[in-house]
Amino acid sequence: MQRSENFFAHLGMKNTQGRNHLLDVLEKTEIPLTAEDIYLKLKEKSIEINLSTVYRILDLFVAKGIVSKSTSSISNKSQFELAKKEHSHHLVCIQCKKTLTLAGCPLKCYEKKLKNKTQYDITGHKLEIFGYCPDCKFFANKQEE
Amino acid sequence: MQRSENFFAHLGMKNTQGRNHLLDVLEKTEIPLTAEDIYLKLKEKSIEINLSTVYRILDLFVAKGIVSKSTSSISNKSQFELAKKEHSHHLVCIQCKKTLTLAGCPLKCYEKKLKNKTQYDITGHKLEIFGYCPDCKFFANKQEE
DNA sequence: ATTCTAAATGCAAACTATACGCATTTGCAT
DNA sequence: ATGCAAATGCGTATAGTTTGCATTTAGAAT
Repeated sequence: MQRSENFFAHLGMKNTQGRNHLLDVLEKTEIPLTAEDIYLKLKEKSIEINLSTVYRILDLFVAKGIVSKSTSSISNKSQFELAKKEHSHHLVCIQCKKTLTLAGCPLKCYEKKLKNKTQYDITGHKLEIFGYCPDCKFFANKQEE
Repeated sequence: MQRSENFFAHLGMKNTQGRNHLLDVLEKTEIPLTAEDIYLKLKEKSIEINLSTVYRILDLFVAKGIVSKSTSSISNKSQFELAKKEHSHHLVCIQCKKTLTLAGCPLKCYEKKLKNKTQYDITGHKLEIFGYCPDCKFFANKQEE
């Protein structure tokens, strides 16, 4: 995948192979990925890149605002995804980890109200929703008995 | 602080000193605490307990549903708080880390809608809101220039 | 009250995700 | 083409958390 030649230059970053590869992976995924996810996806494509470098590139992308970082409460690992204008949230099955990306954000109005009430300058939020997916929920109910 | 004598027995757990101390701390706090927070609070009161034990007790409390665990995106540490019927969320200043507990949960209705739409059996969610508190926001704006 | 046993704890060490120091390589301006 | 700052690889350090094992403790049985 080839992005505009000066994409990185505009942000004051060198246009390196590693950064291009990472961005490719992040552009193709619908769900947030951990550093290791990305590392392994690249390895599958026979793209060798050091895990340290993956972390460093991700940190840089976050600093430049290209990527947003969050922490999954389930796995306790950091997750990364492209920072889109219209951010989204995820519904995660606590059994099989299947993840659904939800359309829209239920907190838009709430944040405005909160801003007025608290005088905080609200810059963002993190929301994760948990549950059992249709495939797992029948089995999960059985186990509780 | 003395809770009902058979509080732990009812849940099939031994009534140990450590568990009582941990529960005391969790009952007194308004904000979620990390394992180390709890360990240090106890140390201040000259209550010596091993950090491993703190972790083990917290894991047990979570398994028994007494306590809920979450992961702060800011600090990358696990946080624990009593699992109350009426859960709450927190507004955290990304500069000074001052934390406000918010009344009510803005997701009640949303979760019902989601349940119908996705067929997931929704069991919970995690929400953190970030921003600059009144004290930090003036300074934060200055820095961006 | 004393004894006994499974469960809880302390301690040290392992483990996992992530960060870092330093030598080497690469991108890019000259 | 050349040189230099920035990026990367590699090994190692660190922080948070977990685990194995010996010792202690809670509470049941006597």
